[in-house]
Amino acid sequence: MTSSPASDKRQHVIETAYALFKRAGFHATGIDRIIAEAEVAKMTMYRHFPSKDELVVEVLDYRAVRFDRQLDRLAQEGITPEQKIGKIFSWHERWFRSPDFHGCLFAHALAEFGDPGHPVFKAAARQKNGLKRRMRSILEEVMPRGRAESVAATLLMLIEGATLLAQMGQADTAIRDARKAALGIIAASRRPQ
Amino acid sequence: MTSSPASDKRQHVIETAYALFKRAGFHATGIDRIIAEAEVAKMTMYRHFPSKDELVVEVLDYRAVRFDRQLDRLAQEGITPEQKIGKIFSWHERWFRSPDFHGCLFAHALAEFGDPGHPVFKAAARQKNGLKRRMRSILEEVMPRGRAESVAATLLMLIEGATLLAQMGQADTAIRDARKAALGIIAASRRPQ
DNA sequence: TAGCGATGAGACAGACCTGTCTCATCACTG
DNA sequence: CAGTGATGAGACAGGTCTGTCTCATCGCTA
Repeated sequence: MTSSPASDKRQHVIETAYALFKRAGFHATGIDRIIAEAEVAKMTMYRHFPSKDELVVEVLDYRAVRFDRQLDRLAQEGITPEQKIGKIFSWHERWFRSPDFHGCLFAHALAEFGDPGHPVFKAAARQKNGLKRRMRSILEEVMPRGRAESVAATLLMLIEGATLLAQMGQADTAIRDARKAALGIIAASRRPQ
Repeated sequence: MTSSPASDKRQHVIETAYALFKRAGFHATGIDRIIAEAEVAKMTMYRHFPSKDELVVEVLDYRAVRFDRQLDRLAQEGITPEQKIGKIFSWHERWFRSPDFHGCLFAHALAEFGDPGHPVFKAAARQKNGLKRRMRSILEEVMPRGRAESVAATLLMLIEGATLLAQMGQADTAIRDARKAALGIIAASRRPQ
């Protein structure tokens, strides 16, 4: 075995599909387009993924893993919860400024696959809840669990709203206002020490 | 002329398309489905709307007008800015609880038509900016313009985030936390009186 | 009554969609 | 060398998509 060529193709399809889904959306991106861009035979794709929906799920999971890994690295840089949350907001700020920012793929998946029972919907919801859980565990260092859950939900709303405003061309003001609000909320909920 | 039957058909198509777009999304809803549900001939539809994209724009504009009218009525009930903003959050709370809540159609439009130059994208962005402008003018009563713009953007982010969380089945906690955060932010920015 | 505009019904074109199938090719391995 | 598994290339089926077209019908009005 050389370097597991099967997985190479598979991963290449996932990454190509990701780029296309991000730019044009899920329903507007056809299988033919994906395999043409990936330079892969149609049967190669269907041998790795049973259906387009399953491919979408795998793309989302792949991105969710990458996202988590980046935030894991970031979390080690901050000391206080304020710093750690600040790093998360800074990460989003850089993301908003990246040249081919097209909004949040997971939010778009929720929009296009509105059925809560659909695997794609579930995959997208998993990522959002994962981010909330991450922030909650950061906040639990300085406030009780229930309060941390509530603040984490608020921070998630600010981030999601900022992402939407960024997609509408208001990235700079959005992330600045969101960060300011976030730090204010954390300060107001911080356990006195 | 009786009651302008032409406009009746036109409006009926818009409302039928709205219900379908809301449930299944824009790209996933075909013209054939719309005319079948509206019990209208295909040519009747195409005589009123030059293309599906134009129909989508008209549906969004129609909903934006309705939304504005409801908030106009609500604005008269509140006295203080806190009350007026509170009414807007309560309106969203009721919306989240409505039986066929499927998330924000405008946000979904931004997701499905990601090109900022597309007429549908612009129509959706208009509605979001309109809500922000409405909240800003409410806030300008008690804080300077620049500050009001910033706070309004933050409130919009909270509302958008709450709508996304509501779509993920967390409507109750989302709107409660968002309202609490909103009132806190307004209090912190209020011009001393 | 005659005419006119709006509509209904549906065929049609041309493109695109997902998913299946066959067959040739190529690389690697026993 | 022979075999095996992954892949490439593309035809194909069956359906759906948008948008155009024709023709019959119906209601109102001059």
